[in-house]
Amino acid sequence: MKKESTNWRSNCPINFALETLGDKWTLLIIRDLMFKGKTSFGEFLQSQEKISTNILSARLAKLEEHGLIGKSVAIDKRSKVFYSLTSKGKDLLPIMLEITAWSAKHDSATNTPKSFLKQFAASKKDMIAMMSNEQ
Amino acid sequence: MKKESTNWRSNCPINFALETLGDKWTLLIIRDLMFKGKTSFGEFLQSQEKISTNILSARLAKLEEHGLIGKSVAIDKRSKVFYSLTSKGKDLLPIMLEITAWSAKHDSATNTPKSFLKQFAASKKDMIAMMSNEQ
DNA sequence: CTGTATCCTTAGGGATACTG
DNA sequence: CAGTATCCCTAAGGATACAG
Repeated sequence: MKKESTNWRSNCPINFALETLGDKWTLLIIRDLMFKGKTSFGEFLQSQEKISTNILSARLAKLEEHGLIGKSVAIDKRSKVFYSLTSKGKDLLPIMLEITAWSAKHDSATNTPKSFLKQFAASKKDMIAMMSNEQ
Repeated sequence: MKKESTNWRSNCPINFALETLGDKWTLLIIRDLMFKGKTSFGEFLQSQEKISTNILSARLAKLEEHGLIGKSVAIDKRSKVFYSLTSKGKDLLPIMLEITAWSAKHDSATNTPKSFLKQFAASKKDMIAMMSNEQ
């Protein structure tokens, strides 16, 4: 409803991303959708970091408002709601992979499979090919 | 002094990065250091987003504590302090570039040069080569 | 110029009860 | 199951004065 596009602190692309993703919870929801196969409110609640229902609710609403996720209701199963990444949300994949690689390199406690780093270069090549195609 | 390493909410690499970078200001300081050539307290203060002195002070301390930036004092010039990225901080470059690319793609108001996206694929290739070398 | 200190306000977040 | 609604507390943040 209210759509003043100039609520931002600046036009910097880093700041733009921060306005949407710059908090302690949003990226964890993206992670759950992107890598953990989670799609429902209840599944998000069960993640290790223990988000509370009101915060989760607010983050999901904001993500939907920003067009990163979509919402759908299954009519067959009783009132089951499914969340999914939009293409805009899926476009966060390279960011998520880079973050994972950075953390794996600099945090010994991080439980990232060794195989990830090996496969990462290959993944990057795929991403480049993908981006080159749509350009 | 206090170094309990288990203050984290989880061992997830995404969460690890969030613990350090997951707020509205930290990445902007990284940006200023990485892309804007800023090195001093006063220069950070002048950025568009208008961080206040106490917050900037706290973020710089946290970044130094986490080993992302270093601090040095010039003895010739009177009490001028210079901040710089450590190698751990510089390793954030791929993340910063991906964030910039994502924002440029999804935010029309973002003032990212068109040339950036063209050069981005080339940059990615350089990064891959770099990472392959150290593996 | 580089911060600290202080005051005050707001936003974020935990816990939990409750509703369609 | 998927949220809303409350209560309450703490952290984050803005403004600004001031100190080394």
